[in-house]
Amino acid sequence: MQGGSDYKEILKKEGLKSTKHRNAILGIMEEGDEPLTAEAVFLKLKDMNTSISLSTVYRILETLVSKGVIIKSSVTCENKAVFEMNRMEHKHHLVCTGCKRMVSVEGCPFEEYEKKLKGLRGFDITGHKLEIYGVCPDCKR
Amino acid sequence: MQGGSDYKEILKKEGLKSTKHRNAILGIMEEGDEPLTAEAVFLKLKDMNTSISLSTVYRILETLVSKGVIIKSSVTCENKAVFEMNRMEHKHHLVCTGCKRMVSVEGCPFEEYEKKLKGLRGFDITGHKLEIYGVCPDCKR
DNA sequence: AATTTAATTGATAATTATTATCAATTAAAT
DNA sequence: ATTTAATTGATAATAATTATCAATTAAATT
Ligand SMILES: [Mn+2]
Ligand SMILES: [Mn+2]
Ligand SMILES: [Zn+2]
Ligand SMILES: [Zn+2]
Repeated sequence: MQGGSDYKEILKKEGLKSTKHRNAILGIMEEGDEPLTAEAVFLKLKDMNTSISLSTVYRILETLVSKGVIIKSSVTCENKAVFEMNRMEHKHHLVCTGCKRMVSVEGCPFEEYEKKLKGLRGFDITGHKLEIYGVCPDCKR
Repeated sequence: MQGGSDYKEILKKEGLKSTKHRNAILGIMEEGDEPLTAEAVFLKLKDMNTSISLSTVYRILETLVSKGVIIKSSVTCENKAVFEMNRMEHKHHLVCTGCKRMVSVEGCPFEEYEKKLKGLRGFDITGHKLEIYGVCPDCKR
């Protein structure tokens, strides 16, 4: 983590103090392409010899979610939330039913349908989430 | 709950004993059109003056899920699972972001896309789940 | 109908992810 | 350097779900 506070601008823009931990977490989130659990982030920090409390990891992630910098999501049948950098692109998730690994996929087949849904059952539609399930190459042996 | 054991056949087919509680729970699931939490099922049983332990409700629901009689699902941002009768139809859920009420919608806009996904990133695609978010009529005030 | 046996149940403890609390620390403004 | 409010760590609390185990009961057998 040479550099130390590469995210000072982002944090300042959101009215958050620039701290070692926030910068480290943003670094981890930025480089990773797979969504991570809070615990996974915690363990990565440990590997980097960064001492931090798990509750602080949760707190920082939740703070960044509330600012829209990070996206929180969860998969059916899993009881932990995952976090990833908000790259401002509409995306969905492909989940391995074996190891629960989750990868992001671009694209959405849903645009026309969502228009058809306008007013479905009196709801105002505001968004959607698509999870695609499968078996990853590793789990196929 | 006149009748008492209307689901004896289903239960026998699955190798499960026909008990008052299992029949009562299947009755609740059959008549309801909205997915229910374990606790909601528990409370409905209380209303019917049926004494049961919450852990038994969880156990029975989970047993019926393992037999494919009931479907368990959960919504992102909610931390409780919901259960509904498996009516063997491909469906999705429409969730109110206000009150978290969940209604089922038929239809799927996803068929062509799923074919395109065959082999996506080396995964074997086995299924998908679509959640549609919106604001229900009640929550619109 | 009585007996046997394995499944089911209730009560409760344990688990797990997440959130709340609060005193101590620290970033940033002055 | 001082002040002040935000952040942090350690820990307790919460909430949904799961595990445990003795007591009960459905169904098979006699
Ligand atoms: Mn989409
Ligand atoms: Mn579908
Ligand atoms: Zn896998
Ligand atoms: Zn609503």
